[in-house]
Amino acid sequence: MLNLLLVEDDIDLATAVIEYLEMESIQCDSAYNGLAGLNLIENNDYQVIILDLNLPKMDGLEVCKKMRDQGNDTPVLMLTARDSLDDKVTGFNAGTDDYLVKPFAMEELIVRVKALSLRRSGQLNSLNVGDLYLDLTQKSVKRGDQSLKLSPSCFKILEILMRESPKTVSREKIMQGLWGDDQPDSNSLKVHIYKLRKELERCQGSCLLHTVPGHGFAIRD
Amino acid sequence: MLNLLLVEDDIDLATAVIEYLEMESIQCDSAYNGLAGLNLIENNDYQVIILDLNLPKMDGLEVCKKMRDQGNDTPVLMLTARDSLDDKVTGFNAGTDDYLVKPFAMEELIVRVKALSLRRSGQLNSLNVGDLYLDLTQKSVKRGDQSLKLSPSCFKILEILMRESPKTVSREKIMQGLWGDDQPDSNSLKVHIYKLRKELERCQGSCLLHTVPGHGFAIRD
DNA sequence: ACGGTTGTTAACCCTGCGTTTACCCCTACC
DNA sequence: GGTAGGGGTAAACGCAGGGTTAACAACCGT
Repeated sequence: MLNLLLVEDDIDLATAVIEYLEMESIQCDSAYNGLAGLNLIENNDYQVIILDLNLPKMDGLEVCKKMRDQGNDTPVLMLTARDSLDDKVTGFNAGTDDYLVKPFAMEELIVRVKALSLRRSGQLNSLNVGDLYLDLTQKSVKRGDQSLKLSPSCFKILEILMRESPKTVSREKIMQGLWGDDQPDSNSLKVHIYKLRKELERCQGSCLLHTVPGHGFAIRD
Repeated sequence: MLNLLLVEDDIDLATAVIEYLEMESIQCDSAYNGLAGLNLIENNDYQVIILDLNLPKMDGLEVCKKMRDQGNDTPVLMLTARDSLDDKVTGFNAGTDDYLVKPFAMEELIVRVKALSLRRSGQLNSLNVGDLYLDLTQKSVKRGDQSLKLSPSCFKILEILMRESPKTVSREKIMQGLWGDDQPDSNSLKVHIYKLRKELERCQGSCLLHTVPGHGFAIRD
């Protein structure tokens, strides 16, 4: 059912993981260095890929980046011995979907792997409304096949609106999602909405982003 | 006030739950297998549905999935004997909104049921009278399939009237709902009613908005 | 250090909403 | 027939809310 790839150079760890995954009846290929892993990735279709960060030949980030550059959007779970936030950021930048710090509990790994596979197969990581597509893993947005360039805040706002679509979302809710509890006090939201709308309208078509006076905003046809 | 459905094959548990819910003055239908449950779901409008995971005829996940496929988005609380995270993940994928692991405390159940019903009232809620539909989540109003453009106040008034329909609502009550305690002193309400009525009549048909001299207003055929 | 990007703020415009005022109509009651 | 009151209609007007723009600060990678 679930078909995944594990790229890990620590043989003991690798065999332990494979064993455990098999108990959960998860089919599992494996490689012991980055290059071999990338090779397998290019020639197979996995539902989830587990990458160690430090690998011989080519490290995990490199592998991830390369496969993303090739248009492969299979969810990647990164294993890392180092705990620093620096790494996490770098990881997410390279297109990683989740990470796990060694040492970890096998149960934890299983849960995350399943979550990732669901995210992919379900539509949790790609929202769409009309001809608008938002990919949460790639952090990219497309209108038809034209891709939009959005700032992080605009992206976040769009994500919130699309998650709730076609509901109208109140200003308060959007602000809560954007800034949490300490919110800027001026019309920052207005400006972001304006920019978002402008970018949405750039590739002409229905505007999609509606304002419902007195209530909030909504994304719908 | 709260109207829910319990689908549970363990008769002892079911009666206990029903009894407890009734103490909380929660109206409760029940079924003892999945198929019967689904039938009730299709023919009634519940605010919350409690599903056991393991049911004769059709299991809880199946029931949930089927109703979702039919476009029913009533909140579902899943009861499960198994505690594994595996089930939880699967459950959420099928469209479950919450789960509870047996055995559970009745208080816990009540709390969750109430939370779910609240969540919904902020969710699907769409009122309708005749060919008039008001969507509380979208903040939109339709007559047939023509959509109406209403100012926030008119919308609010319509909402109040539709909630009480077909009862006649007094001026005082409407004003209370609109402005709370500090109300404008002139015939502002008259004007709003006028505008609301005009917009309702714009797409011809029965006016729906009736004035009951000396008493107030009402929405009905 | 620099340029580009992003987020925040302030200032401005303008539409349209809400309120008010005025006036009309109809009915009931004197 | 006159009058008062409840309700409907129309227009006037102030103002809030939303849209738009530009300036500036913070941040990032180079």
